[in-house]
Amino acid sequence: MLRHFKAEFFKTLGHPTRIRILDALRDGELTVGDLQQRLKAEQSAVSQHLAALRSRDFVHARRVGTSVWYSVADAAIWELLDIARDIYERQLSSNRAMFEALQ
Amino acid sequence: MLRHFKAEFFKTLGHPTRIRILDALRDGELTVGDLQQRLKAEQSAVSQHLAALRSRDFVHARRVGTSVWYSVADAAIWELLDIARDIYERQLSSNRAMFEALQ
DNA sequence: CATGAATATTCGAATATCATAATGTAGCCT
DNA sequence: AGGCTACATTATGATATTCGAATATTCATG
Repeated sequence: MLRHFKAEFFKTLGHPTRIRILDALRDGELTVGDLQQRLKAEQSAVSQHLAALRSRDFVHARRVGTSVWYSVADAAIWELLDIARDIYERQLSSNRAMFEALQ
Repeated sequence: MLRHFKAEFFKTLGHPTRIRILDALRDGELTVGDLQQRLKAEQSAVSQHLAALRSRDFVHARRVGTSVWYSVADAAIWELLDIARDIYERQLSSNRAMFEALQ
């Protein structure tokens, strides 16, 4: 049942904080503390969302001393985010065109 | 807040039935009845999932007589599904390699 | 080995999602 | 108008997610 995988896959992407984490990791590896600061989110929340991303192999974790560095496991994940943005923008302009046609 | 959009966007993809609907529509326009049959799902469920896909502009609906034909609004949506599959397969083979290394 | 720093996990209540069942609506056809 | 077909919507109980608080773990250092 590959469909279930795909659904779980996308469901994991279906949270603003997790999207923000992945976007932040475009710049390279970051620690949990870095992510907390950038996202201005609770420690627990960041850690829980990272756990979700880890369990689906969206990110890799690398321990150095007491801190853990996270990175995106597969660069194709950013392709997904970019295609999503493209679709969004096409929707926007199509809606705008429809709106203007009604004027 | 574009992140929220992206999250909602992916959340909409985060259900097996909705993935199956989008995959079924690769062959072209289908009516709700067609989809019911192909997915062997309840009428209400199909209709509700279509409503979810409609609300996010994943699909277009076109009424002809008493039936409604659905189609995918933006072909880039299949790109998303395909990239997701690619990532999945890479994960699989990476896990397999790791497993074999442990033998 | 006691302490502190960084991160993870567990717990609980609030909220969201889902499936099923029931009801509503819109367009034929006679 | 009345009935039928094809969909859509609403209601409701069950399950899943999410957040913040509390607690636990892991590692370095004195």
